[in-house]
Amino acid sequence: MSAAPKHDIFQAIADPTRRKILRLLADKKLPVTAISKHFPMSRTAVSKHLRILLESKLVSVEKSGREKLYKLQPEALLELKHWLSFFEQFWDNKISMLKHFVENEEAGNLNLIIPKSNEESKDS
Amino acid sequence: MSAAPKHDIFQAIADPTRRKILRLLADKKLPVTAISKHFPMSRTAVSKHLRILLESKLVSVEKSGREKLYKLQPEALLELKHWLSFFEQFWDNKISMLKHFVENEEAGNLNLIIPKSNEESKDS
DNA sequence: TTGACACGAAACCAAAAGGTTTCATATACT
DNA sequence: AGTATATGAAACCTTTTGGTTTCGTGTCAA
Repeated sequence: MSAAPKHDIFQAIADPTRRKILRLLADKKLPVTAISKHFPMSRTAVSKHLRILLESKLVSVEKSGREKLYKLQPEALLELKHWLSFFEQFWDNKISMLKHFVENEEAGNLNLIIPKSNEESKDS
Repeated sequence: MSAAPKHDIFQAIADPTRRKILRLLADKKLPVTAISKHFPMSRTAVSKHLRILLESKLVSVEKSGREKLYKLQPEALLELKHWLSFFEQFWDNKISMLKHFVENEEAGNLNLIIPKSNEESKDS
C-alpha cells in the first residue's frame, strides 16, 4: 500500500460539492460539522467528500481536541495548472503565451515591472 | 432546448480517456475512427466520450464527406483557468501572484521585459 | 462517571458512468 | 446498382458515485 492515489485531482474537482468545499477552506481551516452546515446533505456525506479531497492531497487534516480541522492544500492544484498550460499554447492570445513562458521558465531570468497605476484601468 | 450544458467542463475532463482525446485533437482534427485507434475500447465508446466533450464545448465537429472531423476548442478551458486563478492567490509563490495579476488586469498597464537569456537557467 | 458532542466506518440504495453489441443511415467507390 | 466505409442511436449490463441511516469510539465538560 502507499501512494497509489486512487482519486486523481481531476476526479476530485469534478464534483460541485467538493469544489465548494475547497472554496470554503480557502478562508480558513474548518471541522467537518462546520463545513456540512453549508450543504443540504448529511455530515457523513460531506465527510466522504473530504476523504476524497484528502486522497488527492487537496486538503490536509489536523487534529485539535475532539475536532479535526481540514485545511486547503492549494499546491495540489499545480498538477491541474500544468495540464492546462499545455493547452494554453493553442489558444491564440498574447497574454496566454506570456503566461506559458513564465510557467516554463519557473521564476528564472525574468524582469517584471508593474507600473504604479495612477490611471484607472478601463476594462477592454 | 438550448444551452443547458448537462456536462460541465470539470466533469468532462475528469475522465482520462477524454483528456487523452483532447491531447490528440491538439495536433489536428480527427474523425472518430482515427481517434478510437488509440484506445482499447470500441469506436462507439469513444463516440460517447466525444458527445460529452461536445456538450461541454471542448470540441466542435465539422462534417466532411462521410466523416465527421472533431476539433479541439481550447477556449472552453478558460472556465477552468478562471477557477484555478482563484486558488493561485493562496499558493505563496511570486510567479503565481504575477500570473494572477496578469489574469485580472487582462493586458492592462503592464510592462514586461524578457531578457535574452545568455545564461543557462539552473533549476534550483 | 455520566452525558453531550465530533467524528468515521459500515451497510445499504438509487442513479449515473462507462462500457458492450446490434442496428439504421448516410456517403463513397466501382 | 451494389458493396464497403463512417457514424450515431438504442438497448443493455456492470461498476462507481453520491447519498442515506445506524452504530462505535474518542474527547470534553460537569
